[in-house]
Amino acid sequence: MKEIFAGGAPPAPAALAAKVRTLAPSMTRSMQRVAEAVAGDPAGCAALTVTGLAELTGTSEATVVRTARLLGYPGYRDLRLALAGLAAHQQSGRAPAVTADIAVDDPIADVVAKLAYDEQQTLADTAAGLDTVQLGAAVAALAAARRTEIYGVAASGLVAQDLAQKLLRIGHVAHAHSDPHLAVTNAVTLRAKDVAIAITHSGSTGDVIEPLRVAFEHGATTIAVTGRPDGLVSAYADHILTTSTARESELRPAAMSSRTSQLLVVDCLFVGVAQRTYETAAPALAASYEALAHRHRNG
Amino acid sequence: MKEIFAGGAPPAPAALAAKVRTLAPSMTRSMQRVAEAVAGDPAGCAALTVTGLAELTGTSEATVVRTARLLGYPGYRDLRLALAGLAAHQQSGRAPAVTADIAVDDPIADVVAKLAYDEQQTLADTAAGLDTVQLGAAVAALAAARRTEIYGVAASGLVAQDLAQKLLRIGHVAHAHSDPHLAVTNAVTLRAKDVAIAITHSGSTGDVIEPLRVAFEHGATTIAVTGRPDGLVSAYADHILTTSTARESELRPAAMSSRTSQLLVVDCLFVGVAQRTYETAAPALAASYEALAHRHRNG
DNA sequence: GTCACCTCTGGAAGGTATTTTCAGGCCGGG
DNA sequence: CCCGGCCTGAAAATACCTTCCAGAGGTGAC
Repeated sequence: MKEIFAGGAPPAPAALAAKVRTLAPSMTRSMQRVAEAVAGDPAGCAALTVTGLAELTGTSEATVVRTARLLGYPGYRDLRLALAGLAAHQQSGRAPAVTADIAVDDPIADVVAKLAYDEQQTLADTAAGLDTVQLGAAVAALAAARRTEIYGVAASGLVAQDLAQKLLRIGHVAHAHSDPHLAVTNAVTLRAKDVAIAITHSGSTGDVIEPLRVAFEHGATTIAVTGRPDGLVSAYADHILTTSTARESELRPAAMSSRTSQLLVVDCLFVGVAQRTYETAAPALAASYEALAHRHRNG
Repeated sequence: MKEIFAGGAPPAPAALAAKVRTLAPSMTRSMQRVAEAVAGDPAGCAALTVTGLAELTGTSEATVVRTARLLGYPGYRDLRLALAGLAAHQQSGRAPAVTADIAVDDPIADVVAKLAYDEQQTLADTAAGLDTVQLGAAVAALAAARRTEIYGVAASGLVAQDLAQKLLRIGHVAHAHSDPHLAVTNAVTLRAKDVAIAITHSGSTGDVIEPLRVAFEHGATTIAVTGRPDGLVSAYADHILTTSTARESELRPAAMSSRTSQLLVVDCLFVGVAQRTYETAAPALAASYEALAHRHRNG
């Protein structure tokens, strides 16, 4: 019995097609049919059992196993695993054109992929563009603050609320305002040692700038979270945190990516404050979980 | 030779780690050990037989098979194939860069990097784990809806508001409710052709389940956006959209990544509806920009 | 505290897939 | 025409996967 060893190489990576071509001359006719099928449709063959592949190629199980051996695998089982890997690999190769804008007739799966990709991109941009010195200063101010007021309207208003919710959970006195009148009324009461945060993508939202200006003039420490650091809001901000500005399109309003960006900044502020006030933050967070437990029903 | 083709959803793509995290809470201890091993070292596990994996995890073959089933595969054999594919996949896209948890003494720059990475991961997991058929059905229901009511409390409440805001901007009648009493009162008024959406990470938030149940019983089409598709909320949902569940830590509450995940899902719903109602959505969106222009000051 | 019930779990039986064995057939050479 | 070697596939043997079942462990009710 002659054993043909296909080189001392380990099983085989993704270069299966090449290996098939190299070894084809040393194969018998039946084995060539099997090898051909395998190289031609890895994904399809990975779904077949040894019997199935034998039938497909008009050969026998024994031949399939022999072919697998010749290709360098211990048996068909391992060839099949490699085939599955190869299939996954070359599927990942054909990357969908996620860079394109979302079109009206895009299938829903593409919409998901494109949105996810864009938001990931926004996060990366934001992280890269965030000034850690400014962020550190903002965190320090927040951690030392007696109370914190956060101003934002529309989409930014939700970000403001998000931050307020989280700060409250670690025992930090914070409140979000969406009503411009109440916001100004509130800003008047601020003093030194208080912090005011304005969140506005455009940097020119009057309803948010106004309360920040008032807070600034009353001596509070002011922070602006904005996509336009050159905007009007910056005039009244001690610390400016820049969010990224992604391109928008008809079907994807700017609010979408600015929100993602703002939330990351706000999360950073939160975690930074939690770090600095860990002694009180950790128990407060635990207590808030505890307090809400009974509001969840167990099935 | 028996070939069994399951008519339902396709087994599962490369979103295995996400699926493990999503389903982990509904798993038994032994199954969790298996799932953990599988998610932690796909390549290694792909090389093991049922018996091998059972020994490695200190469980039995039966448990391994049960876990494979729970993850959506017909049996261990298919899980193993998927694992091989996943291994090949993540080898090509090298650098898994497992981020450490955020520590109390992490410098602020690390906090930014880790948070950004985690949220990106959450987005990828969510996109991979989202059932596009369910999503499509939900979009269709929304697009045809007379009006839409969205229920969510705390962090999920903000997501609910975000969706409502956006739908309103394209001329879709939508409203978000955070007050449980008002939500139930509101749900009572729903009929067929109306849509109710419940957003809850835990899937067991009574204050949100209750209005959805009422809406469901009054004949409205109901949608659940939840991280626990096996939760109580699903009992009253016509369509279930699963958000991803990321590990949380002391300094990084679950609310953070669940929010990111929920927002992506909600964005997909929005864009889907905008596509389907493009004729009215596009002008409405343009008009909303127009209407807000004067609220921005030019410097 | 005890009991009943339900769920989880692993051992072992049962089935399927893979591997090995082996005998028959094809083909070229004598 | 006969012989010998090699290829080939059927079937046995084995390994692997799946299913079934009974015991263990925990939980809630009384």
